[in-house]
Amino acid sequence: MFRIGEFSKIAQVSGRLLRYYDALGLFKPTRIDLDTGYRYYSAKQLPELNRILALKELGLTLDQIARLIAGHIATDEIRGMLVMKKAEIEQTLREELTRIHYIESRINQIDDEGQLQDYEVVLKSVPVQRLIAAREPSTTLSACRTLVQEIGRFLPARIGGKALSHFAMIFHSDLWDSDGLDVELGFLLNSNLNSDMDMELALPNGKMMRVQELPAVETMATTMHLGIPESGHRSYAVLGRWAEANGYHFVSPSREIFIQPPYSSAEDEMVVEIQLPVKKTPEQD
Amino acid sequence: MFRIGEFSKIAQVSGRLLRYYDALGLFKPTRIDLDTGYRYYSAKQLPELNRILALKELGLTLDQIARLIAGHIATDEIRGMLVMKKAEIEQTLREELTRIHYIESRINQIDDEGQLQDYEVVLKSVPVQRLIAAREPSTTLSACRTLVQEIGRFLPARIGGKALSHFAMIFHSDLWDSDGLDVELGFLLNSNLNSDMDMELALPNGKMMRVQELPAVETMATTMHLGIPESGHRSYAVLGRWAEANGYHFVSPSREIFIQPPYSSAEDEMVVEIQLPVKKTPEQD
DNA sequence: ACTTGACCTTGACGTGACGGCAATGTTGTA
DNA sequence: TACAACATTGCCGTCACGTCAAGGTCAAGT
Repeated sequence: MFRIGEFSKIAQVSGRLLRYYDALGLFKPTRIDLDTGYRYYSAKQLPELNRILALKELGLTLDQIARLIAGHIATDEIRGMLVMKKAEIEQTLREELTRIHYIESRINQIDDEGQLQDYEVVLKSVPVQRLIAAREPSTTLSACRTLVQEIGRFLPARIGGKALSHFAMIFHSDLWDSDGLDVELGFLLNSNLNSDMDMELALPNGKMMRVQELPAVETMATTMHLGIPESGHRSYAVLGRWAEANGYHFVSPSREIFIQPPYSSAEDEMVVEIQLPVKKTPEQD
Repeated sequence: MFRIGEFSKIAQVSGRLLRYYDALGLFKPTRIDLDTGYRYYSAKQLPELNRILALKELGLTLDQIARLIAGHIATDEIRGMLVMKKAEIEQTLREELTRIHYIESRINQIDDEGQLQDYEVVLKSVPVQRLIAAREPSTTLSACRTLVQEIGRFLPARIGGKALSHFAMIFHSDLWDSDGLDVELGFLLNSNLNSDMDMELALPNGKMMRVQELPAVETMATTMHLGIPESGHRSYAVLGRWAEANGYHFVSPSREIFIQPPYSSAEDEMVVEIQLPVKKTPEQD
């Protein structure tokens, strides 16, 4: 019989841990002196403790171990737990690998340029969304800007602000042709309204707006652009550098979500989220 | 200006997180209504929040981020932090790889044999230790057992129990020759005594015990053996199966540490830790 | 018998980054 | 004016312990 101190030295664990496991009912001393409360452990308990520590090492929680020890779990369930644990660890392993890549590119950036930047690029995934928009298969940027004003002022008055979320632009043209843009202009719809699936609506200038579904995108590289629209190219440049450094390439139509649109306040107060769908470039280390 | 709910939706974080960051002073709303306490956020703050989230993604703590944002940290320090983080992640990555191997072998064991076992094998590293022992270059197991009794009873009486730790056997013979064993028998010494470096001491039967240093071992596969010495081979078998399953092989002299020695209680109450130094077998997946 | 120092006890608080809940106050619309 | 939807602060819980703090116990030496 050892007192807790000596036993903890033999087992190479802390006394606190032994008391904690006792309190949890996970591993109890063979005898407790009723007068003093001293815990007395027997050397025969060492394998039991080691089993617990080994299971902990496997990544099981103390709660799982307790139920396992108590024998309330079939071997099939144990195997299930281990398989799950394995999948879990493999997942975090992949995540950590990308974290390392991420960190490496940051370190290189600091080395190259002496400071941090591009922190504004955020990867997100967006769900399916509904959109009411008019498509302009061949237009120019400046024409877009007047249309943004028109639609932005007309639609909320016409439909009521509650149904509408942010103003959005979808860029369908694959390459940038400054007077042959294929864009869609309109509003994202709040998802709580699931009626009027096929609504159409005419703008004052005669253009038709249709309700449609915007597909979900799994990985979207996004950045916030602040200020006048003319400086938008800088944000695109940031996204481009980021994609290059992190091994992504752009794939399908990009979007701009107007968090603070130019028709509701001054143009230099504008806030736009630029969203570029991306995919991992196949690695070639 | 958005209230916390809308802002949290735009930024895709919880309101709770925004309040938490406010409380930490990490990210504050642009305006707080003094009457109601309502927080008002501006869209212009989105890049700032994204920066914070990106840094969090890199694995920095909120505290580090706060100091980084406050600008109290030079770029060199940031690089240092990132390099450290990278090393840290690489470390846990390696650990998780071995965890996966470990789990895989467990899963295979369950498949093979329908139940869990070998949980009693524990990897540990042992430091340098001092030992007072007599070497028997050619002896048998039964001779050893009488010697254990002799030394175990004689030495504590002679030297005083305080200086002595556990009784130990060191097996120098590389292969198992049941009547040509090369073993060392004696006591581990408590490290608090650093005097008598070269003490020698004669046993009643004339054999000499010498104080010496037992080298440290980095990875030791250990298991607890309970009960009579005759069943010791089972514990060795357990260690062997474990080593095979986990890709280790045995290297230098093995040890047995008598936690509950046979001379202080009944032989079937004996508790011995068997320690086999191991190395990773070079992988060949 | 006393002291000393090492050991043990319970209990409470802290960790990191929030999630969840409760009690209460505010806003905007019908 | 009523009501739903929003907001606030504050507190507890997470997970596996580490770290005190205040006090009780034990063995050895004086």
